[in-house]
Amino acid sequence: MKNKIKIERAIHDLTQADLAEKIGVSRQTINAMEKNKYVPSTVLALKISRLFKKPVEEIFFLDQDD
Amino acid sequence: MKNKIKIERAIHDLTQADLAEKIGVSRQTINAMEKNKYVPSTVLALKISRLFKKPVEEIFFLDQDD
DNA sequence: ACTTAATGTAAAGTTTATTTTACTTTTTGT
DNA sequence: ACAAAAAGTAAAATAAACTTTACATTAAGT
Repeated sequence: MKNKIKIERAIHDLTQADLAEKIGVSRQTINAMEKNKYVPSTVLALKISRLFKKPVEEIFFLDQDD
Repeated sequence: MKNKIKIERAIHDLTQADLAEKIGVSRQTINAMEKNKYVPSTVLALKISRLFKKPVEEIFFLDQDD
């Protein structure tokens, strides 16, 4: 899976730490998500897409491995 | 988090086992998801919503605990 | 160039998702 | 009523998410 969190963060001018705090996870979790180190839970995907006011599918994408 | 997997399954006339096979998880995982025993990964949410041709947000919902 | 903020990374630990096996209960069809 | 299919459940095991701490690297501002 891939995602556009970094881009959305730039659009909204948020640091990783800002975003982490807003959705209630650690900064490293945001960093690891952006770097595709692991797949976030659906709760996180919903929170992030709600914050960025975009559908989940516009931020998170399945790829070949999935 | 809550979800409408059971309803979507009924609409598409799929058993838990059918759905499990289609998205590549065990039947118990589907059952547990329907029973809100745990939160699925975003990959599963995307696969399920793709299969049911509906946005993730129409199948999975944040609630108070989230 | 210097300082600070932001990002990247990593290891160890905890929690939670998911699997496997297996059994019970409920639903459905005849 | 009976048989078969589907759903519910549970325990043990494994994999993966997420946290915490801590440090290194990069970017940005003065």
